[in-house]
Amino acid sequence: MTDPVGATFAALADPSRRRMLSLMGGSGATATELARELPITRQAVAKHLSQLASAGLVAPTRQGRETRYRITPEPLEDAVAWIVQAGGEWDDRLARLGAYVGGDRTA
Amino acid sequence: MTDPVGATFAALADPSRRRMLSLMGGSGATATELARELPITRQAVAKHLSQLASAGLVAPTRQGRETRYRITPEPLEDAVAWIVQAGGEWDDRLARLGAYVGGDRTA
DNA sequence: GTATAGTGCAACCGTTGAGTTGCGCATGCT
DNA sequence: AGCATGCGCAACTCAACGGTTGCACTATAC
Repeated sequence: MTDPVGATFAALADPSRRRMLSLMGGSGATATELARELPITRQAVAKHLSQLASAGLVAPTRQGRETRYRITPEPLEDAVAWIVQAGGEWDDRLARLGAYVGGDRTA
Repeated sequence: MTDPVGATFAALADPSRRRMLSLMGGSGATATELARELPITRQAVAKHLSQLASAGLVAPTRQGRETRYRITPEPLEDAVAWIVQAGGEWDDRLARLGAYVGGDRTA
């Protein structure tokens, strides 16, 4: 599983997945909960969740017969770090963000 | 072209395109210049450039027989804004970034 | 004028991705 | 025990993506 930043961006590219991330918030959510709020099947949601998990954006926690997914923020920070280091040199606002993130990642 | 944030993330998902963005830096680059540095054909580079342009990440400038592409930072800032507003509530580092970006975008 | 470097289609191929349906397994409730 | 709920796997369709080859067009250089 090389290219973690790419995996993060690919995961964020899909509207359903972004919606899911917004929906699960801090308390997390289950596949069927998300499927209730989205215009797609529970199985489709499950596949999206598995991709989000592969990208490390989300972590499952099984409790009883439920599997609750919660966000893992680290890859998101890495993604921001990449954008900042890629565009920070000639864009002031991004450059200022770089002071807070302080990463040295290159693709 | 609805879903601009999604288009940005999709554009950033490909390693070749990220590499191209890093390579063109502030002064920009042409298709053949980039093709010289990448293990793919010039036509492949051209297709990537056209996708980057569709996502608004890059703007072409024709001068003579050259077409020089330069980065447009606004979509990158929007992408960072989305990440921050999605994950800022329960992650401190992202939350601090939010103070600088200050966007209200939701997907 | 002729050659050449740079660009822009267009067609084609293999792979991946999003979504569906259908079925089976496990957990919890009564 | 029996039923319902939630999850997981597998097969399939359809469209989009990354990459290639081939050809035509334009502008500079000689």
